[in-house]
Amino acid sequence: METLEHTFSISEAAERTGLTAHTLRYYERTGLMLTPVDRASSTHRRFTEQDITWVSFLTKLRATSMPIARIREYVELVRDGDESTASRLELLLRHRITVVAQLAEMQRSLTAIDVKIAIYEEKVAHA
Amino acid sequence: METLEHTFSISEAAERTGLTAHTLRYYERTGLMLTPVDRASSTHRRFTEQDITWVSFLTKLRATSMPIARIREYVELVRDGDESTASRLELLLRHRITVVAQLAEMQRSLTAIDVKIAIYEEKVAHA
DNA sequence: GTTTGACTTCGAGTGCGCTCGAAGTTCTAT
DNA sequence: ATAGAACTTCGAGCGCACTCGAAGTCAAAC
Repeated sequence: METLEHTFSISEAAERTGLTAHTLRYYERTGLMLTPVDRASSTHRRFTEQDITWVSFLTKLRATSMPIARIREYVELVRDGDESTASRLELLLRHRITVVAQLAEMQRSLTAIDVKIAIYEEKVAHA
Repeated sequence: METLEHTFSISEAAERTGLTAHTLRYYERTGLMLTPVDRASSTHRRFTEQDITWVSFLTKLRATSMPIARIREYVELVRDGDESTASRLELLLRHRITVVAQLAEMQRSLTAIDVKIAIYEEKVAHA
């Protein structure tokens, strides 16, 4: 049995993912999609729900500063199927460490900024 | 009364701030120092404790993705002295909002990545 | 006083991730 | 059938924040 699928034009996909159509084409051409996006009865792209879900996950990787090249490696592992599960896990665990570090650094920086803010607030209050 | 000050060469300053000498020169030339760095009895820079402290704060702003141009605005306000306190406070408060948003987005992204990790761990465990 | 290594300025180059524009094609609505 | 909007590919361009190299100057150690 086949799921009845709604597909999306590139502009609809852009809207749903928060990326631009330009960026979606760039991601495809730079090898970040699991498979080339379907071209239904025309040259125009049709994004499936799975495509959208995938791109959404890509944006999580990007939002945590994973470089495009690393994402490409990850994509290639996914294409390899089940045999690459352990490698994918390792890649994501490694990445996780950097994300936690980024969060910690940003949190520390925020604290330093908050100290300045408190000083300025004090000054302004006594002006 | 004057504080007896230890000063630092550019390579010492680099070591202390975690930046490269190249970057320190770049920051100075692009207008991010409060005043030009002293050149003691030569053309060579001598960084004071205050310089180091200042650069350290700059790195907090950079670590939270404040663009160089915005930092420059902030620096100019600091140079204006006390009359700019309110403006500086406002600038930092605005920035704070973006930092909190960044933290939230990164945290959400991490959660999504953790979901994948959990799936892979499950798979690997049952292999 | 000479060597060695750190420093100087300057402008150009790099890497990343988009971002854009041109020129042409296809879909949708009338 | 046709107008207009949305899409296509392609390669070039951009913005940001460094990063580097060349060519020369200076200083600390011997």
